[in-house]
Amino acid sequence: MDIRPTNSELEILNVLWRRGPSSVREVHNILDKRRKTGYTTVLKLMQIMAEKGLVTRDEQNRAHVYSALPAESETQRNLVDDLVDRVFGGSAHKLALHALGSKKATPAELAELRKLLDDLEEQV
Amino acid sequence: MDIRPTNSELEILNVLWRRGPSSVREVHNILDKRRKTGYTTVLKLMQIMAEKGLVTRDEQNRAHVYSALPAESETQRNLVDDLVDRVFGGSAHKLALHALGSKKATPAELAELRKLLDDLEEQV
DNA sequence: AGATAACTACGAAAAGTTTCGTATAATGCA
DNA sequence: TGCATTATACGAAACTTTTCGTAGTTATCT
Repeated sequence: MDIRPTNSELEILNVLWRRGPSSVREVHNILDKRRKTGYTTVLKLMQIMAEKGLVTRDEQNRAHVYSALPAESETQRNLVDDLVDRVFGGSAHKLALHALGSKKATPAELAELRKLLDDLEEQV
Repeated sequence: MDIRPTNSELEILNVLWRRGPSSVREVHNILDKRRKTGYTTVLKLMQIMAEKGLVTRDEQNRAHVYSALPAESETQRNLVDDLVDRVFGGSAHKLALHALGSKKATPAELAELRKLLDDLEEQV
């Protein structure tokens, strides 16, 4: 499946990824903190996402519960690939350099990265 | 400045970054190879970009010459930040992990990353 | 029960992006 | 000179994305 959510859809997916299955109200509460937004705006978006198959919806109770499809990593990969192609001329490691340079990582995160580097170098 | 070009604008900026100052005709020739597109479509986009301040325009000669205004690296940073926020919940190192995992890097690139890691760890 | 609050459904406006046709002016060349 | 080519300007259509109001339904509370 080719999953390329819009920006607004991504914001919602992000909440679902982090919180797990959630109602519109719960998602709205979170998004509204960052940026004032109408309840029915979020509702409508989530309805559209359900139509598109970006989320599933449990209609058991009155307040429906939405879940992100189990494709988080795939979606992320698509978006990373897009960015690499469009902005970094296909060079993934340039993106990695940028990502590290822009925000400071914790020692634990650096260690994790170092481990990945070790693995990658061994493979060769 | 807050620079968040649309996809079409990015394609044009990419050409300008690579070629340097160019006429609409030159940009169109390149874009048209990858994906058939009308000349006036590209013209209009570049006119809009000039209005927005994404490019400057030299009107000396009949065929105006456009130059990318935002630095490539600055734009890259903005877009990376966006992606980190919207898709990786603010965790830059997750993006880095993804970028490395998805496409294979050369040993030289891995070495470069390792060097950056060293620097970052020293700073702490 | 009756009022209030919370929910979904849905149409449609508003805003943003992309595409292109037409008008018009400047240039090149037979 | 006159015709074909190559430019820009610009309006507007075609799409996509985002926002929100309104209507109607279900639950909750006094």
